[in-house]
Amino acid sequence: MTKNLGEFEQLILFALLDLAGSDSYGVLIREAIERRTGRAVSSGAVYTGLERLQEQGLVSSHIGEPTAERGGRRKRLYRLQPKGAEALDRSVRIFTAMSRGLLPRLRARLAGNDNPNAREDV
Amino acid sequence: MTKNLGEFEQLILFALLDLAGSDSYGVLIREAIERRTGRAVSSGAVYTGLERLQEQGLVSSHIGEPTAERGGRRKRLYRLQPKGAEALDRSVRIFTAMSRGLLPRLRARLAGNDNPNAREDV
DNA sequence: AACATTTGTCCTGCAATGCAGATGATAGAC
DNA sequence: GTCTATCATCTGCATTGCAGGACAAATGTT
Repeated sequence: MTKNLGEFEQLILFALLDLAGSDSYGVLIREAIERRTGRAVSSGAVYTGLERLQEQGLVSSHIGEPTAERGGRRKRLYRLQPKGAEALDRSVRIFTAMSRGLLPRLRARLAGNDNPNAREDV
Repeated sequence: MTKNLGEFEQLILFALLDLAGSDSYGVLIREAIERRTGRAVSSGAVYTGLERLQEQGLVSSHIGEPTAERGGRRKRLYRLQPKGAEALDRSVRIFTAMSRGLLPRLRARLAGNDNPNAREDV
């Protein structure tokens, strides 16, 4: 069995799933993550993440054809591989199993004041 | 705003939430994670994780009283702090936002054969 | 009191991930 | 050829993930 997915890697794989069908290249992947999570990420982060996922065989890539549209460097198109889908699935399952039944409790904590053992130490 | 939670840190915080009310100390935390996720973790991993969460103020701890039960070292009791609940919440939200609508697509990939762009490259 | 046993924590060290910013490469437009 | 828009890659460091063994402290035993 393959390794565990990191948190950011997970985001990248989801982005790939989101973009499936269309061109999924760095810039779009980054945008997908920012759009969905509302958090800013650098493109460098995305590419290094993609490369590491590729090393593990979870993602594949190839250089795209030059587009007729507008200038710029050629895109590298990324694709989620079966191994990647499995890894993402495992990751999702772990999250689900770990959070099962606890979300209401989390909300309660956030509401504050009702923390059952709310002593302040260390 | 505080930092992003790592994947394993997230598990630890959920475990703390799970154990809330009772003694939450290293051994139980570890067991909670293993029970829920079905994956083995070393106790060392748990303690270093807890310590780092503590440094960030997401978790607090104090040494417990010696129990009348049976020998052994004193427990260190951990507690989820408000900042920790917030961090966990943010982390959950990111996951939710990122995965929204994509789980069916993921299942489809796992079922195989219907990958819309299933070319093998690199 | 010494020591054996049990229970639980801490330490050390390294590998993997997260992340940003600068730099480099290529394509079309003029 | 040069400009400019697009993207990708490189470099480097901080943070997290993780394991295994060492260590500590409590109780029971003789």
